[in-house]
Amino acid sequence: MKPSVVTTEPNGHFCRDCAVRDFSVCSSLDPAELKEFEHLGRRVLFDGGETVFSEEDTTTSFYNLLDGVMRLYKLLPDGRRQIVGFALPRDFLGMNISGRHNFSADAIGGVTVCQFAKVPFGRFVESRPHLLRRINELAIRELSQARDHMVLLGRRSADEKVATFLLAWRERLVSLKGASDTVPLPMSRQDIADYLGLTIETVSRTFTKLERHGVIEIIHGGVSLLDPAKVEALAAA
Amino acid sequence: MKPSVVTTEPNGHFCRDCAVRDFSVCSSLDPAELKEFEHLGRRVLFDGGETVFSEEDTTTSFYNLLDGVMRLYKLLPDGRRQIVGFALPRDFLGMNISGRHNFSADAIGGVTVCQFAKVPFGRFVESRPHLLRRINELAIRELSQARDHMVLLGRRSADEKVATFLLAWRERLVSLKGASDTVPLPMSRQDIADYLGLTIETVSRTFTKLERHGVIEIIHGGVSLLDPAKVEALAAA
DNA sequence: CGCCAAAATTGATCTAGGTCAATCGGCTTT
DNA sequence: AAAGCCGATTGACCTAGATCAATTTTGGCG
Repeated sequence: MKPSVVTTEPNGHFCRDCAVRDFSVCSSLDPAELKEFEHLGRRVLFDGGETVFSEEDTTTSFYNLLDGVMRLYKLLPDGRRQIVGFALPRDFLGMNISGRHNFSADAIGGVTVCQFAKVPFGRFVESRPHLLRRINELAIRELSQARDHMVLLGRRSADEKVATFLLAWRERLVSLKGASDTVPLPMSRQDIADYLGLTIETVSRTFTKLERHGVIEIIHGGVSLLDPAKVEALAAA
Repeated sequence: MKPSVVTTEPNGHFCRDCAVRDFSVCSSLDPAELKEFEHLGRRVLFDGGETVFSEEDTTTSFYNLLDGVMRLYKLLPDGRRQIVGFALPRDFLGMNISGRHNFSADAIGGVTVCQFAKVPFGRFVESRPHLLRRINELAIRELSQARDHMVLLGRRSADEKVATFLLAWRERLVSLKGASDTVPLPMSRQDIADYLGLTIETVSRTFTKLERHGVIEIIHGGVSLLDPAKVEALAAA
Protein backbone atom coordinates (compact mmCIF):
# COMPACT_ATOMS: atom_id res chain seq x y z
CA MET A 1 0.00 0.00 0.00
CA LYS A 2 2.97 2.29 0.62
CA PRO A 3 4.11 3.35 -2.83
CA SER A 4 7.77 3.08 -3.66
CA VAL A 5 8.18 6.40 -5.38
CA VAL A 6 6.06 9.47 -5.77
CA THR A 7 6.68 12.07 -8.41
CA THR A 8 4.60 15.17 -8.00
CA GLU A 9 3.76 17.07 -11.13
CA PRO A 10 5.18 19.28 -12.53
CA ASN A 11 8.48 17.59 -12.02
CA GLY A 12 9.69 16.17 -15.27
CA HIS A 13 6.35 14.61 -16.17
CA PHE A 14 3.76 16.26 -18.35
CA CYS A 15 0.58 15.01 -19.93
CA ARG A 16 1.84 15.97 -23.38
CA ASP A 17 4.70 13.48 -22.96
CA CYS A 18 2.48 10.81 -21.44
CA ALA A 19 2.41 7.45 -23.20
CA VAL A 20 -1.30 6.91 -22.65
CA ARG A 21 -2.23 10.50 -23.53
CA ASP A 22 -4.15 9.70 -26.73
CA PHE A 23 -5.90 6.58 -25.51
CA SER A 24 -7.01 6.91 -21.93
CA VAL A 25 -9.68 9.09 -20.30
CA CYS A 26 -7.58 12.12 -21.08
CA SER A 27 -7.91 11.58 -24.83
CA SER A 28 -11.08 13.67 -24.67
CA LEU A 29 -9.25 16.77 -23.48
CA ASP A 30 -7.95 19.55 -25.69
CA PRO A 31 -4.44 21.00 -25.18
CA ALA A 32 -5.66 23.87 -22.98
CA GLU A 33 -7.62 21.53 -20.73
CA LEU A 34 -4.70 19.16 -20.59
CA LYS A 35 -2.55 21.93 -19.21
CA GLU A 36 -4.98 22.31 -16.33
CA PHE A 37 -5.55 18.56 -15.96
CA GLU A 38 -1.82 18.08 -15.53
CA HIS A 39 -1.93 19.64 -12.07
CA LEU A 40 -4.54 17.16 -10.86
CA GLY A 41 -2.52 13.98 -11.32
CA ARG A 42 0.74 12.80 -9.88
CA ARG A 43 2.74 9.78 -10.88
CA VAL A 44 3.15 7.04 -8.35
CA LEU A 45 5.19 3.86 -8.68
CA PHE A 46 4.33 0.55 -7.03
CA ASP A 47 6.45 -2.58 -6.76
CA GLY A 48 5.16 -5.98 -7.81
CA GLY A 49 2.80 -7.40 -5.22
CA GLU A 50 1.91 -4.05 -3.68
CA THR A 51 -1.75 -3.22 -3.22
CA VAL A 52 -2.81 0.05 -4.82
CA PHE A 53 -6.25 0.11 -3.20
CA SER A 54 -8.47 -2.35 -1.39
CA GLU A 55 -12.11 -3.25 -1.66
CA GLU A 56 -14.19 -1.38 0.89
CA ASP A 57 -11.56 1.34 1.23
CA THR A 58 -13.09 4.78 1.05
CA THR A 59 -12.39 6.07 -2.44
CA THR A 60 -10.07 9.04 -2.21
CA SER A 61 -8.41 8.70 -5.61
CA PHE A 62 -8.89 7.53 -9.15
CA TYR A 63 -6.06 5.94 -11.08
CA ASN A 64 -4.94 5.93 -14.63
CA LEU A 65 -2.63 3.03 -15.30
CA LEU A 66 0.42 4.27 -17.23
CA ASP A 67 2.70 1.25 -17.13
CA GLY A 68 2.57 -2.34 -15.92
CA VAL A 69 -0.21 -4.81 -15.19
CA MET A 70 -2.60 -5.00 -12.25
CA ARG A 71 -4.95 -7.66 -10.97
CA LEU A 72 -8.40 -6.52 -9.87
CA TYR A 73 -10.09 -8.92 -7.51
CA LYS A 74 -12.68 -9.59 -4.85
CA LEU A 75 -12.24 -11.86 -1.85
CA LEU A 76 -14.83 -13.94 -0.04
CA PRO A 77 -14.66 -13.98 3.77
CA ASP A 78 -13.07 -17.45 3.70
CA GLY A 79 -10.30 -16.34 1.35
CA ARG A 80 -11.61 -17.58 -1.97
CA ARG A 81 -10.62 -15.05 -4.59
CA GLN A 82 -12.19 -14.04 -7.90
CA ILE A 83 -10.11 -11.88 -10.19
CA VAL A 84 -12.60 -9.66 -11.99
CA GLY A 85 -10.08 -8.36 -14.49
CA PHE A 86 -6.51 -7.47 -15.32
CA ALA A 87 -5.71 -3.82 -15.89
CA LEU A 88 -3.32 -2.67 -18.60
CA PRO A 89 -1.90 0.77 -19.42
CA ARG A 90 -4.68 3.22 -20.44
CA ASP A 91 -7.18 1.65 -18.06
CA PHE A 92 -8.93 4.01 -15.69
CA LEU A 93 -9.67 2.65 -12.22
CA GLY A 94 -11.65 3.58 -9.18
CA MET A 95 -15.06 4.79 -10.40
CA ASN A 96 -17.88 3.81 -8.07
CA ILE A 97 -21.03 5.26 -6.63
CA SER A 98 -20.93 3.94 -3.07
CA GLY A 99 -17.87 6.02 -2.18
CA ARG A 100 -15.95 2.80 -1.64
CA HIS A 101 -13.93 0.73 -4.04
CA ASN A 102 -15.75 -2.39 -5.06
CA PHE A 103 -12.66 -4.44 -5.72
CA SER A 104 -9.00 -4.54 -4.71
CA ALA A 105 -6.12 -3.81 -7.03
CA ASP A 106 -2.58 -5.17 -6.82
CA ALA A 107 0.44 -4.41 -8.93
CA ILE A 108 1.72 -7.47 -10.84
CA GLY A 109 5.33 -6.52 -11.34
CA GLY A 110 6.26 -2.82 -11.22
CA VAL A 111 3.52 -0.39 -12.04
CA THR A 112 3.22 3.34 -12.72
CA VAL A 113 -0.10 5.05 -12.17
CA CYS A 114 -1.32 8.58 -12.56
CA GLN A 115 -3.23 9.26 -9.37
CA PHE A 116 -6.03 11.82 -9.14
CA ALA A 117 -7.56 13.01 -5.90
CA LYS A 118 -11.28 12.28 -6.11
CA VAL A 119 -12.64 15.71 -5.19
CA PRO A 120 -10.66 17.94 -7.57
CA PHE A 121 -11.05 15.34 -10.30
CA GLY A 122 -14.79 15.32 -9.76
CA ARG A 123 -14.85 19.11 -9.92
CA PHE A 124 -12.86 19.08 -13.14
CA VAL A 125 -15.23 16.56 -14.76
CA GLU A 126 -18.27 18.50 -13.64
CA SER A 127 -17.65 21.28 -16.11
CA ARG A 128 -16.45 19.00 -18.93
CA PRO A 129 -19.29 16.91 -20.38
CA HIS A 130 -16.99 15.49 -23.06
CA LEU A 131 -14.77 14.03 -20.34
CA LEU A 132 -17.84 12.62 -18.63
CA ARG A 133 -18.91 11.11 -21.93
CA ARG A 134 -15.49 9.53 -22.26
CA ILE A 135 -15.70 8.07 -18.76
CA ASN A 136 -19.15 6.74 -19.55
CA GLU A 137 -17.84 5.15 -22.71
CA LEU A 138 -15.15 3.36 -20.74
CA ALA A 139 -17.68 2.17 -18.16
CA ILE A 140 -19.99 0.79 -20.83
CA ARG A 141 -17.12 -0.99 -22.55
CA GLU A 142 -16.12 -2.58 -19.26
CA LEU A 143 -19.69 -3.62 -18.65
CA SER A 144 -19.73 -5.44 -21.95
CA GLN A 145 -16.47 -7.20 -21.08
CA ALA A 146 -17.87 -8.12 -17.67
CA ARG A 147 -20.87 -9.78 -19.32
CA ASP A 148 -18.64 -11.72 -21.69
CA HIS A 149 -16.69 -12.92 -18.69
CA MET A 150 -19.89 -14.03 -16.95
CA VAL A 151 -20.58 -16.32 -19.92
CA LEU A 152 -17.09 -17.75 -19.62
CA LEU A 153 -17.38 -18.31 -15.87
CA GLY A 154 -20.87 -19.75 -15.95
CA ARG A 155 -20.99 -21.79 -19.10
CA ARG A 156 -17.59 -22.73 -20.49
CA SER A 157 -15.35 -25.76 -19.86
CA ALA A 158 -11.80 -25.52 -18.54
CA ASP A 159 -10.31 -25.97 -22.02
CA GLU A 160 -12.56 -23.27 -23.45
CA LYS A 161 -11.78 -20.93 -20.57
CA VAL A 162 -8.03 -21.21 -21.04
CA ALA A 163 -8.17 -20.92 -24.82
CA THR A 164 -10.51 -17.93 -24.62
CA PHE A 165 -8.27 -16.28 -22.06
CA LEU A 166 -5.15 -16.66 -24.19
CA LEU A 167 -6.85 -15.17 -27.24
CA ALA A 168 -8.47 -12.31 -25.35
CA TRP A 169 -5.23 -11.45 -23.56
CA ARG A 170 -3.29 -11.53 -26.80
CA GLU A 171 -5.90 -9.29 -28.36
CA ARG A 172 -5.66 -6.74 -25.57
CA LEU A 173 -1.91 -6.57 -26.03
CA VAL A 174 -2.15 -5.81 -29.76
CA SER A 175 -2.73 -2.09 -29.35
CA LEU A 176 0.04 -1.87 -26.74
CA LYS A 177 2.81 -4.02 -28.20
CA GLY A 178 1.59 -4.99 -31.64
CA ALA A 179 0.19 -8.30 -32.86
CA SER A 180 2.17 -11.41 -32.01
CA ASP A 181 1.72 -15.13 -31.46
CA THR A 182 4.02 -14.83 -28.48
CA VAL A 183 1.79 -14.00 -25.55
CA PRO A 184 3.49 -12.71 -22.39
CA LEU A 185 1.74 -13.78 -19.20
CA PRO A 186 3.02 -11.59 -16.39
CA MET A 187 0.45 -12.98 -13.96
CA SER A 188 0.92 -16.23 -12.03
CA ARG A 189 -0.92 -19.49 -12.68
CA GLN A 190 -2.89 -18.83 -9.52
CA ASP A 191 -3.97 -15.46 -10.91
CA ILE A 192 -5.12 -17.10 -14.13
CA ALA A 193 -6.99 -19.75 -12.15
CA ASP A 194 -8.73 -17.14 -10.01
CA TYR A 195 -9.66 -15.20 -13.13
CA LEU A 196 -11.12 -18.23 -14.90
CA GLY A 197 -12.88 -19.79 -11.92
CA LEU A 198 -10.56 -22.81 -11.91
CA THR A 199 -7.83 -24.23 -9.67
CA ILE A 200 -4.14 -23.73 -10.31
CA GLU A 201 -3.77 -27.45 -11.05
CA THR A 202 -6.42 -27.39 -13.75
CA VAL A 203 -4.81 -24.36 -15.40
CA SER A 204 -1.42 -26.03 -15.30
CA ARG A 205 -2.75 -29.31 -16.69
CA THR A 206 -4.63 -27.52 -19.45
CA PHE A 207 -1.48 -25.64 -20.49
CA THR A 208 0.50 -28.88 -20.54
CA LYS A 209 -2.21 -30.60 -22.55
CA LEU A 210 -2.24 -27.81 -25.12
CA GLU A 211 1.54 -28.03 -25.33
CA ARG A 212 1.48 -31.84 -25.74
CA HIS A 213 -0.96 -31.38 -28.61
CA GLY A 214 1.38 -28.91 -30.27
CA VAL A 215 -1.12 -26.05 -29.93
CA ILE A 216 1.04 -23.83 -27.75
CA GLU A 217 4.57 -23.76 -26.42
CA ILE A 218 5.11 -22.77 -22.82
CA ILE A 219 7.98 -20.32 -22.76
CA HIS A 220 9.60 -18.21 -20.11
CA GLY A 221 7.02 -15.70 -18.88
CA GLY A 222 4.30 -16.66 -21.29
CA VAL A 223 3.21 -18.92 -24.09
CA SER A 224 3.68 -19.02 -27.82
CA LEU A 225 0.67 -19.86 -29.95
CA LEU A 226 2.01 -22.47 -32.36
CA ASP A 227 -1.42 -23.10 -33.85
CA PRO A 228 -3.60 -20.01 -33.30
CA ALA A 229 -6.40 -21.45 -35.43
CA LYS A 230 -6.62 -24.46 -33.13
CA VAL A 231 -6.75 -22.18 -30.09
CA GLU A 232 -9.60 -20.28 -31.71
CA ALA A 233 -11.42 -23.51 -32.46
CA LEU A 234 -11.12 -24.50 -28.81
CA ALA A 235 -12.36 -21.10 -27.67
CA ALA A 236 -15.31 -21.08 -30.08
CA ALA A 237 -16.66 -24.53 -29.17
CA MET B 1 -40.11 -9.28 -31.49
CA LYS B 2 -43.46 -7.97 -32.72
CA PRO B 3 -44.87 -6.04 -29.80
CA SER B 4 -48.43 -6.70 -28.77
CA VAL B 5 -49.54 -3.12 -28.28
CA VAL B 6 -48.01 0.22 -29.04
CA THR B 7 -49.21 3.40 -27.41
CA THR B 8 -47.72 6.52 -28.92
CA GLU B 9 -47.36 9.51 -26.66
CA PRO B 10 -49.24 11.73 -26.04
CA ASN B 11 -52.16 9.41 -25.79
CA GLY B 12 -53.14 9.01 -22.21
CA HIS B 13 -49.56 8.48 -21.00
CA PHE B 14 -47.37 11.22 -19.63
CA CYS B 15 -44.06 11.20 -17.82
CA ARG B 16 -45.58 13.00 -14.87
CA ASP B 17 -47.93 10.05 -14.32
CA CYS B 18 -45.21 7.48 -14.90
CA ALA B 19 -44.58 4.98 -12.12
CA VAL B 20 -40.81 4.97 -12.58
CA ARG B 21 -40.60 8.74 -12.98
CA ASP B 22 -38.65 9.43 -9.78
CA PHE B 23 -36.32 6.46 -9.92
CA SER B 24 -35.18 5.76 -13.44
CA VAL B 25 -32.88 7.70 -15.79
CA CYS B 26 -35.53 10.38 -16.01
CA SER B 27 -35.25 11.23 -12.31
CA SER B 28 -32.49 13.66 -13.29
CA LEU B 29 -34.82 15.79 -15.41
CA ASP B 30 -36.66 18.89 -14.22
CA PRO B 31 -40.36 19.42 -15.09
CA ALA B 32 -39.61 21.52 -18.17
CA GLU B 33 -37.19 18.94 -19.55
CA LEU B 34 -39.62 16.18 -18.79
CA LYS B 35 -42.20 17.88 -20.96
CA GLU B 36 -39.79 17.69 -23.87
CA PHE B 37 -38.55 14.21 -22.96
CA GLU B 38 -42.11 12.95 -23.08
CA HIS B 39 -42.17 13.22 -26.85
CA LEU B 40 -39.13 10.99 -27.23
CA GLY B 41 -40.54 7.86 -25.67
CA ARG B 42 -43.49 5.68 -26.49
CA ARG B 43 -44.95 2.88 -24.45
CA VAL B 44 -44.76 -0.59 -25.90
CA LEU B 45 -46.19 -3.79 -24.44
CA PHE B 46 -44.70 -7.24 -24.90
CA ASP B 47 -46.20 -10.60 -24.03
CA GLY B 48 -44.35 -13.13 -21.93
CA GLY B 49 -41.69 -14.92 -23.95
CA GLU B 50 -41.38 -12.19 -26.56
CA THR B 51 -37.92 -10.91 -27.40
CA VAL B 52 -37.53 -7.15 -27.04
CA PHE B 53 -34.11 -7.03 -28.69
CA SER B 54 -31.42 -9.52 -29.65
CA GLU B 55 -27.69 -9.60 -29.20
CA GLU B 56 -25.90 -8.35 -32.30
CA ASP B 57 -28.96 -6.43 -33.45
CA THR B 58 -28.08 -2.92 -34.49
CA THR B 59 -29.12 -0.68 -31.63
CA THR B 60 -31.92 1.58 -32.78
CA SER B 61 -33.60 2.11 -29.43
CA PHE B 62 -33.03 2.32 -25.71
CA TYR B 63 -35.60 0.99 -23.27
CA ASN B 64 -36.80 2.00 -19.89
CA LEU B 65 -38.58 -0.88 -18.19
CA LEU B 66 -41.86 0.36 -16.71
CA ASP B 67 -43.55 -2.86 -15.70
CA GLY B 68 -42.74 -6.56 -15.63
CA VAL B 69 -39.53 -8.59 -15.55
CA MET B 70 -37.06 -9.33 -18.33
CA ARG B 71 -34.23 -11.79 -18.70
CA LEU B 72 -31.00 -10.48 -20.23
CA TYR B 73 -28.81 -13.19 -21.71
CA LYS B 74 -26.08 -14.24 -24.05
CA LEU B 75 -26.00 -17.43 -26.10
CA LEU B 76 -23.01 -19.51 -27.16
CA PRO B 77 -23.06 -20.87 -30.73
CA ASP B 78 -23.99 -24.34 -29.46
CA GLY B 79 -26.98 -23.01 -27.53
CA ARG B 80 -25.59 -22.78 -24.02
CA ARG B 81 -27.08 -19.73 -22.36
CA GLN B 82 -25.85 -17.41 -19.67
CA ILE B 83 -28.35 -15.01 -18.18
CA VAL B 84 -26.37 -11.89 -17.31
CA GLY B 85 -29.17 -10.30 -15.33
CA PHE B 86 -32.86 -9.85 -14.72
CA ALA B 87 -34.34 -6.44 -15.40
CA LEU B 88 -36.97 -4.90 -13.18
CA PRO B 89 -39.01 -1.69 -13.52
CA ARG B 90 -36.76 1.42 -13.48
CA ASP B 91 -33.94 -0.39 -15.28
CA PHE B 92 -32.58 1.30 -18.37
CA LEU B 93 -31.49 -1.00 -21.19
CA GLY B 94 -29.62 -0.79 -24.44
CA MET B 95 -26.52 1.33 -23.80
CA ASN B 96 -23.50 0.16 -25.75
CA ILE B 97 -20.60 1.57 -27.70
CA SER B 98 -20.37 -0.87 -30.59
CA GLY B 99 -23.72 0.20 -32.03
CA ARG B 100 -24.99 -3.32 -31.40
CA HIS B 101 -26.70 -4.77 -28.36
CA ASN B 102 -24.36 -6.98 -26.41
CA PHE B 103 -27.06 -9.21 -24.98
CA SER B 104 -30.60 -10.31 -25.78
CA ALA B 105 -33.65 -9.36 -23.75
CA ASP B 106 -36.87 -11.34 -23.38
CA ALA B 107 -40.03 -10.46 -21.54
CA ILE B 108 -40.80 -12.86 -18.67
CA GLY B 109 -44.54 -12.47 -18.41
CA GLY B 110 -46.12 -9.30 -19.76
CA VAL B 111 -43.90 -6.25 -19.90
CA THR B 112 -44.30 -2.54 -20.53
CA VAL B 113 -41.34 -0.53 -21.75
CA CYS B 114 -40.78 3.09 -22.61
CA GLN B 115 -38.92 2.95 -25.91
CA PHE B 116 -36.61 5.76 -27.08
CA ALA B 117 -35.23 6.03 -30.58
CA LYS B 118 -31.47 6.11 -30.26
CA VAL B 119 -30.70 9.20 -32.34
CA PRO B 120 -33.14 11.70 -30.80
CA PHE B 121 -32.37 10.31 -27.36
CA GLY B 122 -28.67 10.79 -27.97
CA ARG B 123 -29.30 14.35 -29.11
CA PHE B 124 -31.35 15.04 -26.02
CA VAL B 125 -28.63 13.71 -23.72
CA GLU B 126 -25.94 15.67 -25.54
CA SER B 127 -27.13 18.97 -24.12
CA ARG B 128 -28.01 17.59 -20.67
CA PRO B 129 -24.89 16.68 -18.69
CA HIS B 130 -26.97 15.87 -15.62
CA LEU B 131 -28.79 13.19 -17.60
CA LEU B 132 -25.47 11.87 -18.82
CA ARG B 133 -24.25 11.78 -15.23
CA ARG B 134 -27.34 9.83 -14.28
CA ILE B 135 -26.74 7.33 -17.08
CA ASN B 136 -23.14 7.00 -16.00
CA GLU B 137 -24.24 6.37 -12.44
CA LEU B 138 -26.50 3.56 -13.61
CA ALA B 139 -23.71 2.03 -15.70
CA ILE B 140 -21.27 2.10 -12.79
CA ARG B 141 -23.83 0.53 -10.47
CA GLU B 142 -24.41 -2.25 -13.01
CA LEU B 143 -20.69 -2.78 -13.34
CA SER B 144 -20.43 -3.32 -9.62
CA GLN B 145 -23.29 -5.84 -9.73
CA ALA B 146 -21.63 -7.59 -12.66
CA ARG B 147 -18.44 -8.02 -10.64
CA ASP B 148 -20.36 -9.41 -7.70
CA HIS B 149 -21.96 -11.88 -10.05
CA MET B 150 -18.56 -12.94 -11.40
CA VAL B 151 -17.56 -13.91 -7.86
CA LEU B 152 -20.72 -15.95 -7.54
CA LEU B 153 -20.22 -17.69 -10.88
CA GLY B 154 -16.53 -18.37 -10.45
CA ARG B 155 -16.14 -19.17 -6.78
CA ARG B 156 -19.36 -20.17 -5.07
CA SER B 157 -20.98 -23.58 -4.54
CA ALA B 158 -24.47 -24.46 -5.75
CA ASP B 159 -25.97 -23.96 -2.28
CA GLU B 160 -24.29 -20.59 -1.92
CA LYS B 161 -25.40 -19.55 -5.39
CA VAL B 162 -29.04 -20.33 -4.75
CA ALA B 163 -29.08 -18.74 -1.28
CA THR B 164 -27.31 -15.62 -2.56
CA PHE B 165 -29.74 -15.38 -5.46
CA LEU B 166 -32.81 -15.58 -3.22
CA LEU B 167 -31.50 -12.86 -0.93
CA ALA B 168 -30.38 -10.56 -3.72
CA TRP B 169 -33.65 -10.97 -5.58
CA ARG B 170 -35.65 -10.30 -2.46
CA GLU B 171 -33.54 -7.22 -1.80
CA ARG B 172 -34.15 -5.86 -5.30
CA LEU B 173 -37.88 -6.22 -4.81
CA VAL B 174 -37.91 -4.21 -1.58
CA SER B 175 -38.00 -0.83 -3.24
CA LEU B 176 -40.68 -2.01 -5.68
CA LYS B 177 -43.06 -4.01 -3.49
CA GLY B 178 -41.78 -3.50 0.03
CA ALA B 179 -39.86 -5.91 2.26
CA SER B 180 -41.21 -9.43 2.58
CA ASP B 181 -40.08 -12.96 3.31
CA THR B 182 -42.30 -14.13 0.48
CA VAL B 183 -40.15 -13.93 -2.62
CA PRO B 184 -41.96 -14.12 -5.97
CA LEU B 185 -39.94 -15.88 -8.67
CA PRO B 186 -41.50 -15.04 -12.02
CA MET B 187 -38.64 -16.68 -13.91
CA SER B 188 -38.45 -20.42 -14.61
CA ARG B 189 -36.08 -22.87 -12.94
CA GLN B 190 -34.17 -22.97 -16.22
CA ASP B 191 -33.75 -19.20 -16.09
CA ILE B 192 -32.44 -19.40 -12.54
CA ALA B 193 -30.05 -22.18 -13.56
CA ASP B 194 -28.74 -20.17 -16.51
CA TYR B 195 -28.28 -17.16 -14.27
CA LEU B 196 -26.35 -19.09 -11.62
CA GLY B 197 -24.25 -21.22 -13.96
CA LEU B 198 -25.99 -24.44 -12.87
CA THR B 199 -28.34 -27.00 -14.39
CA ILE B 200 -32.07 -27.00 -13.84
CA GLU B 201 -31.76 -30.26 -11.89
CA THR B 202 -29.26 -28.80 -9.44
CA VAL B 203 -31.45 -25.74 -8.86
CA SER B 204 -34.46 -27.95 -8.28
CA ARG B 205 -32.58 -30.25 -5.92
CA THR B 206 -31.17 -27.30 -3.98
CA PHE B 207 -34.64 -25.80 -3.55
CA THR B 208 -35.98 -29.15 -2.34
CA LYS B 209 -33.07 -29.54 0.06
CA LEU B 210 -33.65 -26.08 1.53
CA GLU B 211 -37.31 -26.91 1.92
CA ARG B 212 -36.58 -30.27 3.60
CA HIS B 213 -34.35 -28.43 6.08
CA GLY B 214 -37.16 -26.01 6.86
CA VAL B 215 -35.24 -23.03 5.50
CA ILE B 216 -37.70 -22.12 2.75
CA GLU B 217 -41.13 -23.15 1.61
CA ILE B 218 -41.71 -23.58 -2.10
CA ILE B 219 -44.98 -21.87 -2.92
CA HIS B 220 -46.83 -21.19 -6.13
CA GLY B 221 -44.77 -18.72 -8.16
CA GLY B 222 -41.99 -18.30 -5.66
CA VAL B 223 -40.60 -19.24 -2.29
CA SER B 224 -41.18 -18.14 1.27
CA LEU B 225 -38.12 -17.64 3.46
CA LEU B 226 -39.04 -19.49 6.66
CA ASP B 227 -35.60 -18.94 8.18
CA PRO B 228 -34.01 -15.88 6.53
CA ALA B 229 -31.06 -15.97 8.94
CA LYS B 230 -30.23 -19.48 7.77
CA VAL B 231 -30.42 -18.39 4.15
CA GLU B 232 -28.02 -15.56 4.94
CA ALA B 233 -25.66 -17.96 6.69
CA LEU B 234 -25.66 -20.18 3.60
CA ALA B 235 -25.01 -17.20 1.33
CA ALA B 236 -22.20 -15.83 3.49
CA ALA B 237 -20.24 -19.09 3.78
C1' DC C 1 28.10 -21.91 -7.82
C1' DG C 2 25.00 -23.97 -4.28
C1' DC C 3 21.18 -23.16 -1.30
C1' DC C 4 16.55 -21.84 -0.33
C1' DA C 5 11.80 -20.50 -1.15
C1' DA C 6 8.22 -19.97 -4.13
C1' DA C 7 5.92 -21.35 -8.25
C1' DA C 8 4.67 -24.85 -11.33
C1' DT C 9 3.91 -29.43 -12.68
C1' DT C 10 2.38 -34.09 -12.18
C1' DG C 11 -0.01 -38.03 -10.19
C1' DA C 12 -3.69 -40.39 -7.51
C1' DT C 13 -8.04 -40.02 -5.79
C1' DC C 14 -12.50 -37.95 -4.68
C1' DT C 15 -16.84 -35.48 -5.22
C1' DA C 16 -20.03 -31.70 -6.51
C1' DG C 17 -22.63 -31.12 -9.85
C1' DG C 18 -23.75 -32.71 -14.56
C1' DT C 19 -26.23 -36.09 -17.53
C1' DC C 20 -29.76 -39.22 -18.67
C1' DA C 21 -34.15 -40.92 -17.81
C1' DA C 22 -38.48 -41.44 -15.56
C1' DT C 23 -42.28 -39.62 -13.28
C1' DC C 24 -45.13 -35.96 -11.23
C1' DG C 25 -48.05 -32.05 -11.00
C1' DG C 26 -50.75 -28.15 -12.54
C1' DC C 27 -52.94 -25.95 -16.21
C1' DT C 28 -55.43 -25.63 -20.36
C1' DT C 29 -58.44 -27.60 -23.89
C1' DT C 30 -62.22 -29.90 -25.20
C1' DA D 1 -63.34 -35.09 -16.33
C1' DA D 2 -60.19 -37.04 -19.57
C1' DA D 3 -56.36 -35.92 -22.36
C1' DG D 4 -52.32 -33.59 -23.29
C1' DC D 5 -48.41 -30.49 -22.23
C1' DC D 6 -44.90 -28.35 -20.11
C1' DG D 7 -42.44 -27.25 -16.25
C1' DA D 8 -40.59 -29.25 -12.13
C1' DT D 9 -38.98 -32.95 -9.42
C1' DT D 10 -36.61 -37.15 -8.41
C1' DG D 11 -33.45 -41.04 -9.01
C1' DA D 12 -29.35 -43.52 -10.84
C1' DC D 13 -25.17 -42.93 -12.62
C1' DC D 14 -21.07 -40.47 -14.51
C1' DT D 15 -17.33 -37.21 -15.17
C1' DA D 16 -14.88 -32.72 -15.27
C1' DG D 17 -12.53 -30.60 -12.36
C1' DA D 18 -11.33 -30.29 -7.35
C1' DT D 19 -8.48 -31.93 -3.69
C1' DC D 20 -4.52 -33.90 -1.65
C1' DA D 21 0.18 -34.96 -2.03
C1' DA D 22 4.63 -35.29 -3.97
C1' DT D 23 8.10 -33.83 -6.96
C1' DT D 24 10.35 -30.66 -10.19
C1' DT D 25 11.54 -26.24 -11.88
C1' DT D 26 12.69 -21.52 -11.34
C1' DG D 27 14.54 -17.42 -9.44
C1' DG D 28 17.08 -14.89 -6.32
C1' DC D 29 21.12 -14.34 -3.29
C1' DG D 30 25.05 -15.10 -0.20
